[in-house]
Amino acid sequence: MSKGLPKRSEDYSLWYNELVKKADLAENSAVRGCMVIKPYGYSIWEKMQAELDRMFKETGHTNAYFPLFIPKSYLSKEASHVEGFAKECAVVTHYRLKNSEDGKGVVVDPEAKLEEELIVRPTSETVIWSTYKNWIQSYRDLPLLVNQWANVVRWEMRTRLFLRTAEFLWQEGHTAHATKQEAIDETVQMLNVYATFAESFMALPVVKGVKTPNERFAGAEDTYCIEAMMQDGKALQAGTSHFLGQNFAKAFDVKFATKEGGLDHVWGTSWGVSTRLMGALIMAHSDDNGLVLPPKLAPIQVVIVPIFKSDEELDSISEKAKEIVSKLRKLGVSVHFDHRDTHKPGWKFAEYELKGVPLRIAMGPRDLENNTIELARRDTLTKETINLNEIEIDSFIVAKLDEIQTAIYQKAYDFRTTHTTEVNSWEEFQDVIENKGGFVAAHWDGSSETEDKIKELTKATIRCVPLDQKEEDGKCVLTGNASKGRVLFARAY
RNA sequence: CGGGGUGUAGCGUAGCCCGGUAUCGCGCCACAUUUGGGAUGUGGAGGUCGUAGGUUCGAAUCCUGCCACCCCGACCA
Repeated sequence: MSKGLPKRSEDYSLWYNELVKKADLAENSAVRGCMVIKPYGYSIWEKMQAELDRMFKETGHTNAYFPLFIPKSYLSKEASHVEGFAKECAVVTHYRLKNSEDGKGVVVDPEAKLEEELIVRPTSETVIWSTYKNWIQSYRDLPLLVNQWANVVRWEMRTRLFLRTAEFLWQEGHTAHATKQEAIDETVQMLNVYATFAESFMALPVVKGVKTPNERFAGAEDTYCIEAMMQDGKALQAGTSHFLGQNFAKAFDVKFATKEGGLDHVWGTSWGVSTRLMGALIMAHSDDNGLVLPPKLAPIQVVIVPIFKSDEELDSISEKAKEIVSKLRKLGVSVHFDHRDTHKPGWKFAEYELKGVPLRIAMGPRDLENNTIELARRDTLTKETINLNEIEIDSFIVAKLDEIQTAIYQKAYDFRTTHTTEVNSWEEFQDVIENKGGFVAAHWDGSSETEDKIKELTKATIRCVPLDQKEEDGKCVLTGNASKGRVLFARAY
């Protein structure tokens, strides 16, 4: 572990890459574009999973698992779907290797060519809808509310740890409904689940919105999204929820007998969040000293670092530290007592800051004497001395963790507020996108051509049409054509 | 996939132009002194120089292919 992180202000991109590696979250693997998620990084992901999974179950969903491989023919059943994903699919063509002729390894056995090639899933709509066909006959089988936790592969040209990798972990919910309205309600409900999760667990404020047709999921009627803002002013799509209409039901012939005795295609939704959330979490809060984790997702919420010279000193500190540990554990706080004598206190301080541990307790001889501890906050980098005679340490810590959770959210919220700019002219638009960054709320005439042109000229895309968009007559920032409301533009990850 | 760059010990690097088996720092191991913000000293271990070929008496160094990573484009969760 070498010391020092690149400065966030000097090279944001380098700062991010180094932070991910130095904080032991993930590293590049031997396979191009793929990453190894290390134990510390994975435990954050597990915390995300646990909460999301709880929320999915609470809204009536159950987990299942569908195969990694999809017959090639399935993909082409929904026209826009195949168009959207064809360019980034990994394909399995053979099922056997054999020793090479020169004896130096193995080669693909040309005899073992698959009858039908298999696609490694880039998403599972097709294999799932082909299965749903058999599961759904009657309105009594609906709604069907299924989620799966899985890995998917999209063969990306340029990859970055967590933000875009060839293989990533995610969950994908796939539901089927009897009515259009019910499916739309489901789509919106899951968008709200994502938004709630992002805001109350990741401490990440998000804008809920709808994607323009250009940015829509391949095969969806409507794509809803949550958009977050990173500290460099770039936007990041943190989750999507799709109203699929009857597109996949038609493509895979999924019909049900209605209550009234008719026969109709079912209405579908799909929704997902991925390990990309890890990227969002890192980029939204962290600083030049390392990660800043919201307490609700921190694998270690409190670390206790003893300061000692002799074994006797460590023993007496340990006694006290262990009392605190057990009190905190009773309240469900995850606490780690780092009594290693192989590293010095200063080293540990820096290490746990790098890893984003929200609270650090230091206890030394001086503290023993006075019955105090030193409490340091990761988010503000402030320290205070707590007198244990006066303060209930366990409830104090719990309240402090709560305070940190709120403070981190508020900081990100304020950043987003100051980096959301309403603009009314093209000059202003270009200036803000180029120099200030962040979200730009501007009028748009609703055409794909204009959207493309703006992207070409400024690299900014329409992140979403916010769900809470105000009706307001205005003129498109580029063309001057009529517009009914502002949409959010930004450069994005 | 196009344009540019990089690859040398676990990590970061010097050496490459001008060919002669590799420099320094961090980390690691041992010992001593240290311990309230990444300790210091002394000694020590650790190398297919990304990889496969080629040129050469001899290649980290020159040539070719391949692989990976980074930056900029096109594409994207």
